[in-house]
Amino acid sequence: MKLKTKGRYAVMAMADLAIFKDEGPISLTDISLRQNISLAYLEQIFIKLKQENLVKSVRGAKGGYVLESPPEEIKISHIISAVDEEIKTLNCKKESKRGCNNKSSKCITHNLWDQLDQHINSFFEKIKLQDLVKKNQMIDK
Amino acid sequence: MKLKTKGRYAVMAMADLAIFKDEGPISLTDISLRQNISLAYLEQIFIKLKQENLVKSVRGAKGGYVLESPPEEIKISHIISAVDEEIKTLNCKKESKRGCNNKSSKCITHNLWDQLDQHINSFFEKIKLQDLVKKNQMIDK
DNA sequence: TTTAATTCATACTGAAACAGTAGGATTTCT
DNA sequence: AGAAATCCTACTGTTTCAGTATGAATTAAA
Ligand code: FES
Ligand code: FES
Repeated sequence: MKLKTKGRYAVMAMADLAIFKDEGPISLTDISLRQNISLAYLEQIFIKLKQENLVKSVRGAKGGYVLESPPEEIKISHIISAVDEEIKTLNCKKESKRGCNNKSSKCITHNLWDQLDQHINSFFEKIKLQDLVKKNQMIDK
Repeated sequence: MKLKTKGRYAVMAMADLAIFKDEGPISLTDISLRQNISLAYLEQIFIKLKQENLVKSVRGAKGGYVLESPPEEIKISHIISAVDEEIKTLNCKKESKRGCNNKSSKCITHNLWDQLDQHINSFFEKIKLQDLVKKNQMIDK
């Protein structure tokens, strides 16, 4: 069970944006350098963040990205789901032959994974971007 | 973020073992048929479960596996960690150039993933094999 | 004593997913 | 005009996953 880089980077980048939110649009080049993430990869991530209205873009020179909402209103769950697809602990949905759906009823462990899913999502749900920034405000920069 | 089949199958198989625990050693063939999991794959999984003293094996014909402890004493966390390696949400340990370890200090999101890790583990920690069996005792067989 | 059923052990493999790269087009500030 | 940025999409090497495959060792039963 592991986290993918897209989710990890997205949260990092959003946190970076939150820290520098008073300095106008932040370019991905800046974020790339500060957080040590590939620029081209960040571009892909930000397209998704933009689609979810988490950030606003400013094109052209001196452009960049700005948070759409204040950091205290942005849930981590929103960021993760925007780029990292989803938490997949259940197996039964996709007609897999193995393990599940063998008897057209739910497998022994279905409820367990379902609860796990909720447990993880509730974690991301209750943490806001602001919660990350506070702790790192004085460390970074 | 997704669960791997090894962890999923291991919990399934252990639950199966718990359900039929009064019928002597249960063969992997039985589990394979009941839970619809590849036999050869189950064999690999059970070697690990055995190493962790979660099950005991009986070799030869009429052999099979038996739980080492009563279902109410077996934590899901133990099963998962026995086969599924670990929950990997942190990235900083392994000298990766990208994202973490850029400043020889922890990245902005380190604490978040660390907490997530604990959150997930505590979930597996508090659920016992018996909790799964109860709910499915009458459904299966 | 032979056969069948089982665990044990290890090596191999096809397919998919991941984590990026690459290359260019478009927009806008200076 | 030129530089700095976002935008867009296709491609790709590597690793991981999920299983196969093969054979040996052990033991109950016929
Ligand atoms: S996880 Fe839903 S049926 Fe197995
Ligand atoms: S997760 Fe530990 S430094 Fe980034």
